[in-house]
Amino acid sequence: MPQLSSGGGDDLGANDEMIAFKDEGEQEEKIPENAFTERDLADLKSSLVNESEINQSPSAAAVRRGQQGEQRGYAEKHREHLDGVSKQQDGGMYKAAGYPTYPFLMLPDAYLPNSSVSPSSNKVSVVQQSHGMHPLTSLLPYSNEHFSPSPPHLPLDIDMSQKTGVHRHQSQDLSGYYSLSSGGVGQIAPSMSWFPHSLMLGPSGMHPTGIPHPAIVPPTGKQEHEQYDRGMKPQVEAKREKEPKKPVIKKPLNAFMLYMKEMRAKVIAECTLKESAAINQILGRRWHALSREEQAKYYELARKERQLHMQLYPTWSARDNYGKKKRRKREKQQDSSADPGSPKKCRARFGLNQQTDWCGPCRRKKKCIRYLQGGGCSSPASSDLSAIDSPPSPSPSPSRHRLHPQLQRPASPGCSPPPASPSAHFALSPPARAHTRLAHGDPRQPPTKHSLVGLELSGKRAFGSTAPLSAAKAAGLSLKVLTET
DNA sequence: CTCCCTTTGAAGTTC
DNA sequence: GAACTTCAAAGGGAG
Repeated sequence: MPQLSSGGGDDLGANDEMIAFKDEGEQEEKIPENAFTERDLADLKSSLVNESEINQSPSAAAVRRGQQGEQRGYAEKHREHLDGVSKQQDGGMYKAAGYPTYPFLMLPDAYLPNSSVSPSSNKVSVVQQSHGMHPLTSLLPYSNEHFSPSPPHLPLDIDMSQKTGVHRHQSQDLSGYYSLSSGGVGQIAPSMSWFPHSLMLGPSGMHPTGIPHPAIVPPTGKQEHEQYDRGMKPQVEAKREKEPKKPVIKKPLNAFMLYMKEMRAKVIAECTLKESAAINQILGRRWHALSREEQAKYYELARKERQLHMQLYPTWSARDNYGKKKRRKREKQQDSSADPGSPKKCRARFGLNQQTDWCGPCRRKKKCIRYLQGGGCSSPASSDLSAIDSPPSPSPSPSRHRLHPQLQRPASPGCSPPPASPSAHFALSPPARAHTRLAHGDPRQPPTKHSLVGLELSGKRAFGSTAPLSAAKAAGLSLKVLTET
């Protein structure tokens, strides 16, 4: 993919995601089985890229460019490229024939310029319903119902160039957009949560286009949102009224986030868990257990989200939200920089099954004091868990490579309460979570030089990236059974 | 009230 | 261009 390699590949990460890598022995056996799907994905990737390249359009890029500072050399170029890409989408990237096998990938023309407003149901919903749905079937919006392979009348609802008129059909369109449909009105997916809130936000949550977007939230995000809700402090309101609101525009959700939103409720229902951390672990495993096609849906969704986001907020940059969090990760890193290669936390070091060895703060989910103290948790258990918890070779990126509890025990897509017993072979080493966008932005690419030799098996990457099968095998094999039971 | 935890992915920054 | 950092959602837990 020219584009990916050329640097435009950032977006459309979905493409990369689909790259099958062969760092796992299982790949070989897997490939035949997934040959078709992989090929499809490959096609998809190439198609996406090609289309992106082919359909160049200047306008949006220009807008964003114009508004972006000059300081952003690289970023800007990058963005230009993206803008171009997003613009090009009009060219029909998602129209019909493009992905016969991926009807769900059809871009809601709603996002496309030059489209006419249509309440039709053919809109892509960025958000899906999730109740009681299997992950595979959860994407109602992506069902043929919503993504008819070749919609005769493409719902070109959002015409960025016709912003003024959009709001007229706001709710209706949005409901279509974000797919309230297909299942019935009563079913609003968790992922829809942002939608209502966007509506409630009123002007502040309203994009200039008149289109409420989940990404828009009151100034400081969650906390402010809360404040806003209960708020209603006169002063605040007054202030808000007077001052031009500067709604915080959230980052567009990535594929996994979309998946989480959709599946969270389901997992909660199934597992009766409430702690998000635990739920997210499960979701993470499930994510890896998803088939490529399934993941592709989410990647595509995410891509559209990003595109839409870019169109709605041409000047927005992820950097805009930097510093919103109270505590900088960097600080953490510095704190934990003492022993870069080793697990930073007791929980990582000892695993959840040996919480008795944890320091107090770790038990309370707080910062590990051992680590802070520079002790590095040399633990009694370290010897036996070393294979499990501590990467044989220090992970290149300490921060993100903290041992995932998930890896401490066999990954099981199903619900199982927080990890209980580590399975050595899984815990081997968290592959350095190739968090970097490996060269071409493919996080799932086989770890190249950073890949930890022989550790891939444990790598989440390994699971996820290679397809469901591999995921099932890698993660699941051992676990699948566990979970299933 | 605020931060932490936990997940993956995207995007930004740093070197 | 690799490595690293930050943020996105979510909500219970803890200080």
